[in-house]
Amino acid sequence: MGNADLRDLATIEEVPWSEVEPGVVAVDAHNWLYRYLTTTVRFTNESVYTTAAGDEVANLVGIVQGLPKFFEHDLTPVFVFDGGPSELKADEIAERREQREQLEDQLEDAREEGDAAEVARLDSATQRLTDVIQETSRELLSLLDVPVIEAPAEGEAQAAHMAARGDVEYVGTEDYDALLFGAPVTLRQLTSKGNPERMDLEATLRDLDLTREQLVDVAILCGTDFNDGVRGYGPKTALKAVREHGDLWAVMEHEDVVVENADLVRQLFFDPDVTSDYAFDTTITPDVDAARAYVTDEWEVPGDEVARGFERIEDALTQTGLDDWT
DNA sequence: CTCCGCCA
DNA sequence: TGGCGGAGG
Repeated sequence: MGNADLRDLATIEEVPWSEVEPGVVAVDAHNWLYRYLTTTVRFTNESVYTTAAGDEVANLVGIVQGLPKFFEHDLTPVFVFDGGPSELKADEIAERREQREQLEDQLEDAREEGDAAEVARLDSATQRLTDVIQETSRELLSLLDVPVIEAPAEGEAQAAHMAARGDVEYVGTEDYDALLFGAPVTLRQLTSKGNPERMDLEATLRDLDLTREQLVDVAILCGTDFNDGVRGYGPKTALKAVREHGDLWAVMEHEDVVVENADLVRQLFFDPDVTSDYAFDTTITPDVDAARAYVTDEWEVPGDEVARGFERIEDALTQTGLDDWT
């Protein structure tokens, strides 16, 4: 049930860094931070990221340790933060609220059943980053001169929109949704050890011989972050059904299948709340000293873990000269 | 093929 | 989160 099915459908290949650099990457901030939060919290001693006041600022550690990877490979990150639900019509707001409540309920069920994977999935779908995490992340990124964009709603959708317009080369996220949102190229594994993974929309559509509408319909049948899949429909069956009947509506009609809120879910992918009113400067001139002071002094995060990160940031930016191009 | 549970 | 084996359709 869910996103992993898209992995089987998408055309994904591991590529050397040299094939993607240089470039600008719209990073889904929520996804990225959330990932770092969970791994940092898991593998790092609590004392490292908990302040005397009790605030957990693992996000600062994550940012300092995660950013060098971008700079060392001539990738300029643009962090896209989620916005609140806005500019939605009243009935859409109601429907969204309903959907959100459904997600919360599912989350509760998953917790009771001890379904760890499901909890993690729903957790990231429902949980908003705390205010402290949002604010401190923005502040640190700002000190490091990393561009930040505020999405009207879903960060992932906004990032895909920016990529589709050609204002950035890539969307950076571990999720597969960006494909459905129309991002031409998504990069995964940007912060892990090995090579990145490149997920290509056009190649995917060509290889599957589908339109994007049909791809989204297939995904909806399998299940997405916004809807449960139809029982019995995995990637193969869903693909076959959409090929056979043309689109989701025809599948529902001919195969006696129901997708709740099908039109809303489809609309979330094709007409998401995004903006073209943004600007960013890819010339990155960080105030590393100020950033270091912010993390180690103001938030009193102990030095060793982050010191190396800052050194790498300094080295990468002075050696490769990210600011030589725009 | 899908789903589920188990394990790394 | 992802890969794998086994049950069941």
